Amino acid sequence: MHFVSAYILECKRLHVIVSRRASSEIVTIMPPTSSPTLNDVAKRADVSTATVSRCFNEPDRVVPETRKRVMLAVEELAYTPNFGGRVLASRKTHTVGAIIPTMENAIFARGLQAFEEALANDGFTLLVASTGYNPEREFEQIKKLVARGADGLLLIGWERSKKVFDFLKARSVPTVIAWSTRSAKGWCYSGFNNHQAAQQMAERVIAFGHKRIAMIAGVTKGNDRAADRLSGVIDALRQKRLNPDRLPVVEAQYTLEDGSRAFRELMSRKPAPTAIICGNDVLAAGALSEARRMGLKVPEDVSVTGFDDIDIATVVEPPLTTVHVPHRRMGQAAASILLNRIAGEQNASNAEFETEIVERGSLGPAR
Amino acid sequence: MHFVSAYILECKRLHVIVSRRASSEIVTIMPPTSSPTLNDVAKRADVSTATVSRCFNEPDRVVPETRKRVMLAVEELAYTPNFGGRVLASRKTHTVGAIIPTMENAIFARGLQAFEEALANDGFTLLVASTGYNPEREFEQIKKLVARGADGLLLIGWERSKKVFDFLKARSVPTVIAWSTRSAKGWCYSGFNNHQAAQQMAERVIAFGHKRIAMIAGVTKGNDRAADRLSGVIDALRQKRLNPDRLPVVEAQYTLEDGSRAFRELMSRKPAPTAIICGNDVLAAGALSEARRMGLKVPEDVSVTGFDDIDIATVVEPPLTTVHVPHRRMGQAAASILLNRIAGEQNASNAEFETEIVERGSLGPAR
DNA sequence: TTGTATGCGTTATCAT
DNA sequence: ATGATAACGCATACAA
Repeated sequence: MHFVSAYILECKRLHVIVSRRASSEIVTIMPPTSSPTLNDVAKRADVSTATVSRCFNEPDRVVPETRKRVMLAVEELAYTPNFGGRVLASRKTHTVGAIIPTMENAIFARGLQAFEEALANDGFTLLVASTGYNPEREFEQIKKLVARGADGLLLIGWERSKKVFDFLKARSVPTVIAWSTRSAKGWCYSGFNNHQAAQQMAERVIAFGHKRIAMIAGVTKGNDRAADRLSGVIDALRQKRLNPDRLPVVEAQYTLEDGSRAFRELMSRKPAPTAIICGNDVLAAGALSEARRMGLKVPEDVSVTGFDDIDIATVVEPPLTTVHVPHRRMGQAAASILLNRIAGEQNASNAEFETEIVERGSLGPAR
Repeated sequence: MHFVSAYILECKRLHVIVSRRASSEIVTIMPPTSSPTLNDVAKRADVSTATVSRCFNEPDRVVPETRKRVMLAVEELAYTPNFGGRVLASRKTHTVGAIIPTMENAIFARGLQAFEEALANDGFTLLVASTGYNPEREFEQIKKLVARGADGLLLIGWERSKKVFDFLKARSVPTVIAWSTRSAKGWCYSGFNNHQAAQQMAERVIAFGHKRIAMIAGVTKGNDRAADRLSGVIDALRQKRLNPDRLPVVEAQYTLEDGSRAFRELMSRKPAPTAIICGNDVLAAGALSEARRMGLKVPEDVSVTGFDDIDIATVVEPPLTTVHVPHRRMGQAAASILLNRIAGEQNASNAEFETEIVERGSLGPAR
């Protein structure tokens, strides 16, 4: 992305201000406060720690008058229960963790939002960590969240080192796998069939009369969703008697920039493809903007399709023909499955959602 | 959890497949494992708990041979140090929390990513929580993260209830405020001047000859960034001798949809504005796509400007003329400021970044 | 180099 | 209805 860095350099040179004020001016007059504890509250309210604890956990079991006194002390001291102590004593965190490949694009945002809302409904907190599509880093984040006492985990996709699954199993961490229906015995999922969805999209493209088709896929290594979408396209070609060996494929990372680059590369081939199937909407959007830069009309000169149906799909020009994924329902289902698991449910219950193609205009007939 | 079952029922109706396999088929043969503890590892490796602990915290102080034995036991038991216990004993979490309004759009993504990377460099973990732009919910999330032992916090923007600041101060939680330079004594920030940036953008619009200008602002209540951007525009008008009272303003939430709706509303006025300044790129993108639907050319029929310079700005048609914000550097600076604070630095050090206007074509001369 | 013992803040059990 | 007290898992000062 030399465009970006060149730009940033320019900014830097031009005008950053870093100010530093004298400490005397700003320091809050206050001893290096350590957090107030149950004990502090108890003393101040003139009750036992047990009573204070009850005020938080079983408020009904303490008379209103005492409770009021306690809550006042809580306010005054800005007391917050120490999570560590709490977990240590109760063995429950009411927290689940989600580990996603990236927050840099919106692919996971909507599903995660729904996931969080559903969790919040049941009094659970969601903690999110990201991996940058790095498997090692995923394992680290998993360990971190588990160590932090996550009652359960949401992971994206199925493909990861056996080590990770072994760890999860050994620790019996309730886990739900999202964005994919590939799984194995004992692992729950809430997802959709990436292979099938991509296959359907490819069939649609073929139905439009395209023969010279290319694909901008996500990086397939270690990413079953990307791999399935690719293999789905290949299977469609095969079934329609097109030679899949002649499908040009460029694997691209997850930015618009990557999509643009891949598009340029594919279009430089002779003969150029008449349709480009993209592994996700971000790549497709990048492709579209590159098409514009190259002076190519979509879909007149070349068709482009997306996958995911995130916001960006509706706002590009032309709007993307893409695979709609019911992100919110998938996230909600993931939450209910996970919460059931956490509550001790032993049956593996899964949710598989149908996807469907949304035609918006970026796919047209072959010339 | 009737909520869950109701949901699954609804899914079913709609074409979701929910499978439930017999438990015998899937249950991992395993006692209801409770997590292994230091003690378990110690016994298995035939050392004391202190030694095991040291293997994690001061590996040099234990001979390689013992360490190897210990680590083996750790592997075999899939042991992970219990975070709660650890924090309780050491009073340090090496965790910071970030609380952002929403994950649903990319406005905060890039800055946060940089923030996380910088933290990771110093061995810190980032936990992210979101509020849905709800101030009450922000306070809850703050308390949650603090209770969880966050060593520090990143918050977006300045405007929030005094209660929250009091809490933060009472608990001396190191905090950095991002995306804004409005602050007060003792509070650090890493941000930019929203007012000034918006003012500059408005001046640019005026310089293009526009007189009938309108604005799609973010919701200003409780959101200083949105409010500052609005007041910046107003001040520009005033300075250029245009009557700010005749600036039509629609406040919109944060989705593309909201931007579209607001655009339609503004354009239905007689006479219609010739330029619409948007409070952020998402709203601007929504406006652009609505313009297309209404058959309006941008910038020939109406100019549209954005703010933030997130990815979407480059991919819409026409690409957005917008305010570039150095998100990554802002995130990095936020991290170093916060880490300094956590390390005990008492000086309030701030970072203020300049923004600049990127011309991409959505702003043109007035007709 | 390693082990022993104590305390961190909370919950939960048992008394009162 | 409330209080006293024993865990919970770990780090650490101190002892060996």
